[in-house]
Amino acid sequence: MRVLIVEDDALHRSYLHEAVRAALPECDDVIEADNGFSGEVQARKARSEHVVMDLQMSERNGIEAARTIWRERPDTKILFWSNYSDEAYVRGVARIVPEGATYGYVLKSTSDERLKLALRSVFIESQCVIDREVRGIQQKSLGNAHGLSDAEYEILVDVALGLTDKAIAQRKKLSLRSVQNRLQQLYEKLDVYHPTGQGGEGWYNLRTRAVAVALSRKVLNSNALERAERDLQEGLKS
Amino acid sequence: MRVLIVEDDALHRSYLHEAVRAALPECDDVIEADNGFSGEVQARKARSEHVVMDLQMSERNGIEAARTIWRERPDTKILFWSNYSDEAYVRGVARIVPEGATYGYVLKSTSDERLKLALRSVFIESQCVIDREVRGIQQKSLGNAHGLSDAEYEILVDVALGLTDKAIAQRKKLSLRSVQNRLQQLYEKLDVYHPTGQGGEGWYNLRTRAVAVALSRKVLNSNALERAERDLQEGLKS
DNA sequence: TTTTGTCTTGCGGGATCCCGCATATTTTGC
DNA sequence: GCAAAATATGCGGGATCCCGCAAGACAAAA
Repeated sequence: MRVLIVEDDALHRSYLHEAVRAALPECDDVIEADNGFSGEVQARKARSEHVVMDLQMSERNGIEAARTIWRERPDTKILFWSNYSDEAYVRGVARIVPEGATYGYVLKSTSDERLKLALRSVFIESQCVIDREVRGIQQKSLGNAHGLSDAEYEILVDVALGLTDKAIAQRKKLSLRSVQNRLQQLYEKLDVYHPTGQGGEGWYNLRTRAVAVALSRKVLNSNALERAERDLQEGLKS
Repeated sequence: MRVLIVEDDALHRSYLHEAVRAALPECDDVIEADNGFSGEVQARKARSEHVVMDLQMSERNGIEAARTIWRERPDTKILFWSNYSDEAYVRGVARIVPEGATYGYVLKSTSDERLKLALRSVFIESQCVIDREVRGIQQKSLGNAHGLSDAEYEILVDVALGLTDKAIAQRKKLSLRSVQNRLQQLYEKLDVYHPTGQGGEGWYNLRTRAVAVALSRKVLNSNALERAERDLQEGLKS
């Protein structure tokens, strides 16, 4: 049994290495990669079926790496290992998990025990393990109230990329007006309407304010934007 | 001699602790805080004159903490210790350093040696130490070309917060037209004008696109936005 | 079938944004 | 001290954005 660790922080990498050795005595080979790209290469070369993946790496982030790994071998078991539980990450991961794949999502702040448990559960038992806190985010984002629907989220991303209504309409194959409707929903859900009781109307440019709020609520993060940007440039070429 | 470590990642914290003990034998007391708030409290309580500070903590980020520490005791020596060298961080630090204060800025990826050297240089020799790479960013941002001037940067922040031209004009005590002029400069420097040779005009909403580009270039980051947002809310109350 | 609800699209208009052009005002270099 | 350059301001207009109103499409509930 072989395990691939993809993590750009040296300290965390060695800690993980340690944890893997301790939790999985049946594992006889641990390989490492310090960024998303080499992670993909290593996974391909070694045909790894077990991967521990950091999200948020500077070179190429974990979600993109995981996406290509899963595209090549959808039965790969991946344990995501992240600092934060931003809604953007949770959404990003959920979006790329293949049908029936087993994966886990644990935070770096969890105890040794939990990490080791997660390692065994995911890699040996083929069981999905999602950290309590992460689950919480998942619930909240889906759970109505202020949670964004997928449609709204997509619009949000396009807006955050800096596209005009017209451009979005074209990309999403909608009328201009529909796009604007979705924008209004978005504005309401994000509470963009003069939340600062103070002052008066017209203080905020709703469009940009929505992005700011989404960022501060961690519904979006720069990581997600990078991915979206790449997808956009990709799509423009065709 | 006492050293305060402010760092929210347990692994890095203990690594730092270790490094401090090794590099500074004359240091007889190391105290720790795992977020910006308790960092401020500890600093006040222990009257620390030597602080190692992580930027980018979830609770309250390092720049805010450093700002209040320096406000209370401007002669405190602070060594910043960060994962990345985003222009936003570099600018943020430069903005709050008091006249004649000694500080350092090293990346987490630097070697043991360099870290220890930096610790001694800053705390013992009272010498400023800025990582090579960080210097690079500093140069680039100041060195005209595509670098933003302070005025432009401020406008950028306000835009990113979601303010309207009118609101910005008021805050900055400028005419509406002047604000729009600065925006145009900003758009040019950020290359917002259909950088995607493809397609045609009118694909981008310049205002939002500028924010997206600034984020992807790390001229801005969510951390800087958080700070700005707080300042904004502060200013609105008065 | 009718009703109710959600979603899409069109029209219209007021506010805002982007920006060219022209005129002050300030800063800079010599 | 003066010319040159940068910056600030005003005016005007075309494009875009935000959104109320209303009509059609489609699906689930009654």
